[in-house]
Amino acid sequence: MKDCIHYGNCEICCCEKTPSLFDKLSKTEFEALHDQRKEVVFKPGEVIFKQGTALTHFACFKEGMAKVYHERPEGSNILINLVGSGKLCGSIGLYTDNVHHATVQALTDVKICLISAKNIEKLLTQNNDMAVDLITNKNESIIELTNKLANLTYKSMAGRVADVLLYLQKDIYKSDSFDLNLTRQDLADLAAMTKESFIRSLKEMKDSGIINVNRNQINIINLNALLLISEK
Amino acid sequence: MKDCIHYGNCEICCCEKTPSLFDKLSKTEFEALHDQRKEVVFKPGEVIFKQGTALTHFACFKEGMAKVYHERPEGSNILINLVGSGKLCGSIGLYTDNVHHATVQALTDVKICLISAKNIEKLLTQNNDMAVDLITNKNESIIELTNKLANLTYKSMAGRVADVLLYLQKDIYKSDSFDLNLTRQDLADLAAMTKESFIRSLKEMKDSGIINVNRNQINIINLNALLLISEK
DNA sequence: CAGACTTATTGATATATATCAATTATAAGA
DNA sequence: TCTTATAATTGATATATATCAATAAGTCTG
Repeated sequence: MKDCIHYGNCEICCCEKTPSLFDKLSKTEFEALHDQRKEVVFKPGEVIFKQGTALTHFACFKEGMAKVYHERPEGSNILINLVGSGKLCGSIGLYTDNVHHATVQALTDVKICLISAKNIEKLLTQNNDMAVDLITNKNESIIELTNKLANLTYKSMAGRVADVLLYLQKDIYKSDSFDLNLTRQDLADLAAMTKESFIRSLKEMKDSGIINVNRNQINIINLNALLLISEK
Repeated sequence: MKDCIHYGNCEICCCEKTPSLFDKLSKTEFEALHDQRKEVVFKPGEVIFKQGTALTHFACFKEGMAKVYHERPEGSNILINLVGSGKLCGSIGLYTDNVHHATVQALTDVKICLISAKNIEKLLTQNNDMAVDLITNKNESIIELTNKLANLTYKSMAGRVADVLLYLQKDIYKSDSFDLNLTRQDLADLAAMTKESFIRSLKEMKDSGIINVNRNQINIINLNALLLISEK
């Protein structure tokens, strides 16, 4: 356990991998935030935030992985993204309607720090660097969402499946081989298709030697081929 | 021409209908911004910002209407939204990669004020209220994009066409009857489908008496039916 | 006003993807 | 270990939507 860069040696604080937001705080500001944090752990499947409920706290992810999905009235979900260590989560309702706009559910054992939204709001009106950092973060989200929108609406199945695999490889597991902690349904929700279609498309890629699939273990053999499929 | 609330009687300034962002500025701050603005007019079809080019200025819409669309390599576009009087446009690349992430094209005669991004950046590090206002604005965009994502990926054609009509009625023309300044292709790009499919779906709604369509004039006869179709 | 061009509409057909149903594999409890 | 539940896979079929092609309507320009 390395020392906390903000606050001496705080082995249970949310800051070993802190959202960049908090790097902008003064020592005093950070200490105040740190002291009021609530650390909570979740088991796989447990819901961290439920879409539609009041936004009272933000989550800083310390350990583990969670899925963020938008629930639709008829029961279908769209999986927006995955979040892990160092990510801030739950700030979309801030200054708008103060409710959560997505459900966040643990995929592994998860450890988060809950930070009161009221406190964040207060800091944002005091500390410009922090506000600017949040704007940056928001713009990044908008860029990602716009790309996702374009990809999901205009690419065919194979391209969307390739995109999911590339997302997992590049942004999540940071390796060509990884053990999923997502079900096929989750993967399909990420690609906006049915699980049957996802499985078939995955099998095709396996049969043509681009990837190897063994239960929840995925191995990308030919990254270039995958990138090519994603282009189309 | 009413007096400018910020700056005495400035009949050509960008502030008769100002983005709420600028309401947060002090008189001095606003004057500085006002003095460096560049007012520009565009004719229908002219490109205001081109996706991929450097982000040097923001646009404040004073008059007219423009479409904001994401261009894809193969030539298909996804129409993100329409912008008109009082809207701020072009801030997505701010603090990220400093390029425009969408093309903005005039649909009518358009009058905008260009505000230097550098100046906005400077103000954001000085004025917290302005930064908070921008965060609010960004969160609203994220909510809209998430809803759009969910609607475009999970609704069938009829629902998406209904959504487009409801968007035009509620957010753009603010009336049950309106004269479009969009082509059928634009409408289709807004609903993420082909123009042929859009036309067919529109015709079905006309045939069942929910709307009336006459060239570019659209009349919503049965709003509840439209809302019902949108639900599905 | 004629001709060229763009936009809108309609129809026939192809195709991608969802749906439904059945089977197999895996995990979790008793 | 047997039993039950859950997740993954495969196949057959239906359906929504895109594609292609042809025509019609409107608009611009010399």
